[in-house]
Amino acid sequence: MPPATGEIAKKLRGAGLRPTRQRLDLAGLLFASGDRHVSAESLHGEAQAARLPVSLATVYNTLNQFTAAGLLREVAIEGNRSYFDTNTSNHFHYFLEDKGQLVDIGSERVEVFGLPALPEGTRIDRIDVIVRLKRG
Amino acid sequence: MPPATGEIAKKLRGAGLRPTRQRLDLAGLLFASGDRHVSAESLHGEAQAARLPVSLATVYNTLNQFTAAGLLREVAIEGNRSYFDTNTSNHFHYFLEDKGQLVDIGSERVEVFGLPALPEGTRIDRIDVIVRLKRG
DNA sequence: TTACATGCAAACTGTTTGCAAATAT
DNA sequence: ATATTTGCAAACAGTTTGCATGTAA
Repeated sequence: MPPATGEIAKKLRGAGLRPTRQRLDLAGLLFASGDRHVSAESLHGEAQAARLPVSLATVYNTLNQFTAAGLLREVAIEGNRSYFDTNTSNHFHYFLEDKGQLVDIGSERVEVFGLPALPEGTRIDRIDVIVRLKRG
Repeated sequence: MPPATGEIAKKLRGAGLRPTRQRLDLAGLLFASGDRHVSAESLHGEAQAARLPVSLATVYNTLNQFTAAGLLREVAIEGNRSYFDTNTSNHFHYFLEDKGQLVDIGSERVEVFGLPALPEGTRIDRIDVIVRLKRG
C-alpha cells in the first residue's frame, strides 16, 4: 500500500531532511507504488505531468539527498544519465538494452559464486549485477 | 609479450580501421602490456607523457571505434567518466571505491546462479558483475 | 527569527561534432 | 586521386552551484 502523507514526512525527518513541499511531492511519486527506477529527467517530467511544480535543479538535489540518506540507491548504467532505484535492498537488475529500461530481478536466490580472494585490506561494499538483455 | 608493430597494424586492418600513426600509438599503449582499464583522459595523459601527440578528440574517437570494432569493451561505473577495458572476454570486475580503480577478477570460475526466467522475447547479451570494495 | 531549501541562470565536466588541413591507400 | 582521419574549437548533454528569495521550525 502507498505510504500515507504523514508516513512520508516521518521518513524524511528520520533521514534528517525537512519535509518541504517539493520533497514530499517527489517522495510521493517515488514511494507511492512499488519499486521504481527513475532518472532526474523522468522524475521531473512526472512531477510536471502531475502539476507538482519542482525545478529540475531541485530534482537533482533531492535525488542526491535521498541517495545520501539511504532512501534511494544509484544504479550504474553506462551512458551519461544516472538512474536511481527506490529498492535499496540487495538485489540485481535486468537492463533492456533496446528500451534503455531497468527491471529488478525479483529473486533473492540469485548469487555470485566463485569469487577469488579479495585484494588485501578490502571488503565487499556491495555487488552489482546487471544482466543485459537483447531483443531476440 | 607485447605485440609487434606489424601485429598491431594487422589487428587494426582486420577491424576495418586504417593504421594511422595516432591509432598505432594508442593501440601500442593499450595492447602493449596485459589487460588495462583506461579512460579517455588517462589514455590521453599517457600519450602525452610518452611524447605521442594525439588530440583528446582523437582519443575519444579512437576509443569508440576500437570498442565498436570489438577491440575494447566499455565498463559501466557510475559517474560521468567512461572506462574501457582491453580484455574483451567474458569476465567480471572489482572496483576499488577509494581509488576509483577497476581490477579484473582473474577467474573463469565466477558464475551467477539463480536467475529467474528472462522477460519474454529477450536473450542475454552479457552479464556485468561489479564487486565494489571498500577499504577495511 | 534563523537556518535551511528552492529556483533560476550561469558554470562545469565529459563527450561529440563540423570543417579545413593532413594522411593512407 | 580519393576517401578517410585528424585537430581544433565550438556545440552538446547531463549535472552542479552561487545567490537572492521563500519556507520550515
